[in-house]
Amino acid sequence: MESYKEIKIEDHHPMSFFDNFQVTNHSFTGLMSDYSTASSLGFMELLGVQDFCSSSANSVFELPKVEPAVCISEDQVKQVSTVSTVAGDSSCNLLNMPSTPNCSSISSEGHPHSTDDADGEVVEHHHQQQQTKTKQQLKAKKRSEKKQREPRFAFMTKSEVDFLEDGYRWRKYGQKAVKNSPFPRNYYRCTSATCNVKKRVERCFSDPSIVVTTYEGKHTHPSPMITIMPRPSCYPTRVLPSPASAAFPLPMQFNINQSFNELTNPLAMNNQLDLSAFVAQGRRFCTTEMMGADQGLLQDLMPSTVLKQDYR
DNA sequence: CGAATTTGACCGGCGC
DNA sequence: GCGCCGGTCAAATTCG
Repeated sequence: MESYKEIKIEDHHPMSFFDNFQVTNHSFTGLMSDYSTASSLGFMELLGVQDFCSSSANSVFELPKVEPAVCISEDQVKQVSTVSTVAGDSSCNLLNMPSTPNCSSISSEGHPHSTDDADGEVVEHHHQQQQTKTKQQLKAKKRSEKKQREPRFAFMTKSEVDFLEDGYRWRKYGQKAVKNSPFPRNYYRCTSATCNVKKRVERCFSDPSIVVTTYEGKHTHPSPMITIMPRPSCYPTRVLPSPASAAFPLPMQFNINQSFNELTNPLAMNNQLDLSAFVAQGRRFCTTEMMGADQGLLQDLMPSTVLKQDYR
């Protein structure tokens, strides 16, 4: 069992997480809410976001009230989940799924051509052989594929909304009850046929106000939002340069990928996502109700001067 | 009526 | 080998 001290979501003190910031090939960690402090400038520089900040700092803070609490690697998410599990209330029941009988899918796959009994047996036998053969091939294929897993990025977001809009369209393909947690985990896939990006959304058990979103893979296409959103001239026109970055829904993600994605992804230069899209989406979340509820957190995250300007 | 979601079954990995 | 668990599939259902 590892130590979890470094992840404390409810602490929004400027340096509590930032000290542990790191960027690796597949993960990055850090308290993104820190980006307004002087010390975080280095962090932003590291992420290549300097231009963005200097050109339109205010617009950054007009972004979603769905607060970007923490941006961490998946390992750390697991750690947090484990913490939740350990610290969790034992009286909390798991979801009790009724176990209903299920019809057999294998036997119901009838063979319309097998009319003659004898011939039918042969055909059936042949068919079964082929089935097992293809199944084995599939298994082998899966095994070989399994090695190369797409890099994952996880976000912990303070939000009352489970599913955070990020400009892309997602189709839900699964839901699982999380062990020792009352909150299920939802699995989404990008609806674009050629795109293989997946998204996993679950609520943190220890703090239900926090949503953990994990992205896997890179978008092979621009965000659909780009085509429908107008582009205010005051916002930077090119903030999320890569498909991978476009997978991420949160404001601080404007920066992340210029540092290590644009260089590695040939599609990066063609893939643009406007900040305007995020602003527009952010306003959807920015209800008066939420503004009141999140004000405390917001104050922790931003200097008061910024707050005065933006949230009215 | 097609698209999206729901949900139980299934499968593979992993620890014991 | 067995059981648990995470992830995915796919039929059924719901939604727009």
